[in-house]
Amino acid sequence: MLKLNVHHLEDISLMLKALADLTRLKIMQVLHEKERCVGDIVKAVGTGQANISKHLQLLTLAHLVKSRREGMTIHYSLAGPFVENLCESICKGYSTIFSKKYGVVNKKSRKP
Amino acid sequence: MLKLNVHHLEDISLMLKALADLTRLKIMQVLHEKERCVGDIVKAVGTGQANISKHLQLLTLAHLVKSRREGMTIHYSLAGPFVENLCESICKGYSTIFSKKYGVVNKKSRKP
DNA sequence: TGACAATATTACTATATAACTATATGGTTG
DNA sequence: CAACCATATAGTTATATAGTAATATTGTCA
Repeated sequence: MLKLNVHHLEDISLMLKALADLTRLKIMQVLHEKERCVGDIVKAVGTGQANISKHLQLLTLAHLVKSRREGMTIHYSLAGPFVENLCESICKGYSTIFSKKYGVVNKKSRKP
Repeated sequence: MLKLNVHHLEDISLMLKALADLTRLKIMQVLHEKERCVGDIVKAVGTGQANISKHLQLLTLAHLVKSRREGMTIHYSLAGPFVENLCESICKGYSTIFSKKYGVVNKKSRKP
C-alpha cells in the first residue's frame, strides 16, 4: 500500500464491503460475461427481485457497476475496465492464497 | 473473473470481508511497513487490545497475516508477497475508481 | 387514460459483527 | 512458585446489513 490516509482507507473499505458479499459477487460474475437487465440478473443469481435491486444500487454507489435505461428495462454492466482488472487481481490473489490452503496444483497437471 | 463456482465465490467473499474493515485495513497498512508485535499494532492503530487481537485472529484465518512467537511477544506480518500484491491491486483499483469520483489528476500535475 | 410490465423503494425481521469489559492463558523472571 | 507481562478468549451490547413482502414508480401499449 502506498501513502493512504484514513479517508482513503474508509473508501477502500466501502469498495471492498461492496464486493464482499456472495450475492454481489454472483452479480459481478454475471455482469462480467455481458451487460444484463435486472430481470436476467434475478434469474441468473436466484433470489428476490427487491434484493437484487438493492444490491445493484449498492454496487452503483460503490462505482462498480453502471446502468442505462432502454425502454422499460434497465441494463447493468461493470463500470469499466478497471473493475475487471480489480476483479482479476482479487481472483489471482485468492487463488494464490487458497492454493496454499488447498494444495491446488496450478501448473500443468496431467503429464505422468 | 474466470470459472468460479459458488465455493470459490464464498472463499473470495470471506477474504474480502476480512479486508473490508477500517481497523483491519489499518492493521494491514501497519504490517505492510514491517513485522510488528501486537502491542505495537495496538499503539499504531489506536483501539483496545482485545479488539486488535480478535482482528488479528480473523486476518490469520483469512490467510492474510502470519505470526511467530518470540519470547513473550507475538510478531505479526503479512502472510506473503501475494498479499502485498493483492493490496497493491486493490489500491490501484481504488485509485482508478475514485479518481473518477474526485476528479483527481493522477498524471504529472504542476506544469502550467 | 387505464392496464400492465420492469424496476425501485419502504418497512420489517433475523443475523452478523465491531467494540468494550472482564477474565483466562502462556511465557518470563525474581 | 509467585508476581508480572503480553496476548487471547468470553460475554455483552449496539449497530449494520441481507433477505423478504408489500407498495411505489416509471415506461409501454391498447
